[in-house]
Amino acid sequence: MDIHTKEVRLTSQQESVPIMSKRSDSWLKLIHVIANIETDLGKVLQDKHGLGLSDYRAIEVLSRSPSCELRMQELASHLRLNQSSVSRMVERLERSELTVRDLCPDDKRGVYTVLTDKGRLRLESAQPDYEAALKVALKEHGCEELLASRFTQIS
Amino acid sequence: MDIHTKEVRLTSQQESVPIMSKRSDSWLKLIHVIANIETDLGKVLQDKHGLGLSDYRAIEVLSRSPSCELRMQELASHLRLNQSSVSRMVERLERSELTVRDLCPDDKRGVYTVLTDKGRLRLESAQPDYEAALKVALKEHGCEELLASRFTQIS
DNA sequence: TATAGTTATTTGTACATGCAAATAGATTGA
DNA sequence: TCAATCTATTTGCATGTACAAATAACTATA
Repeated sequence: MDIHTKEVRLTSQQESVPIMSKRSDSWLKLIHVIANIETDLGKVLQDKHGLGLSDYRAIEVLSRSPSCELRMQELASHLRLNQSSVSRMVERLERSELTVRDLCPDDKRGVYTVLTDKGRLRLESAQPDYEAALKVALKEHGCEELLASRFTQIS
Repeated sequence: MDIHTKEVRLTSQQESVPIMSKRSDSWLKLIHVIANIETDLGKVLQDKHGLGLSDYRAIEVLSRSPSCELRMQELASHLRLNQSSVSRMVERLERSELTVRDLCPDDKRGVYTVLTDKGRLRLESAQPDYEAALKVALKEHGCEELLASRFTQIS
């Protein structure tokens, strides 16, 4: 029998016939611990480095890209964000002088977002704290095994 | 040696000294697949039932509560939402007539959010679709093993 | 090469959420 | 009992994001 499809029925209550699969229940718990961890990470970045979580991840991705630059669309897919969200995020990054926009020579529609020196320095300062906070948060929320399964991934 | 602390160094690139732990990398992938699944669930609920994800989860939690009611604070902690967010969410639910507010007799500050018949019907109609969509999405994104580890949880 | 269709980015708008302050009611201690 | 403190909820405000439309530029085809 597939335990995953078994339903929870709380017979001890009179009212309501609450039916919720174990799957939904586990899912809800999962997204809550994940949200808690993301909140922890966000706080660390904001408090210690004045960076939002997406902003941090953007400059992190840029730093690992050839020439430290990426087109808006590429950035969007790396961060799993809407194009318009990225457009506004890059606006923020540019205001903070962590990146600059550069026109794409062979496609005049295209825009490169390029990491600046200031951006690189900010990343280098934030990264250790981010990594440490992630490690701690995963442990505190008992989530180490979550990543374990994904370490075995091919890609 | 602890594989989790090993770092990825892309020596094939000239510029940038990209350092990112496997942990961070896995974490980013994890939150992306989870966001994808949440988006899938949200679309199903919105398209088929005119419900937001949080709204759905609110009435689901209410339906499993004694007398189908919960105080704002309790609802907030069940949904892992800010009190003010819940206040505004309940406002939405009430506009849709899925819940009603009821004053708490023994604490005049307190407010109960109570599921209405309409709310219960909406939930009963949405729940199968939600459960099915979750099952499909988990499979499509190759995430079944994610919940597997959490099924063994005590609480 | 001109036109139609496609792609990249930005902009207008809406919305869910969080933080902090305001408000109202409960609780505690002198 | 009254004053100070604490708790529950709501409200003002800011922000990050998504969707859809607008704009600009590229591509393909007739």
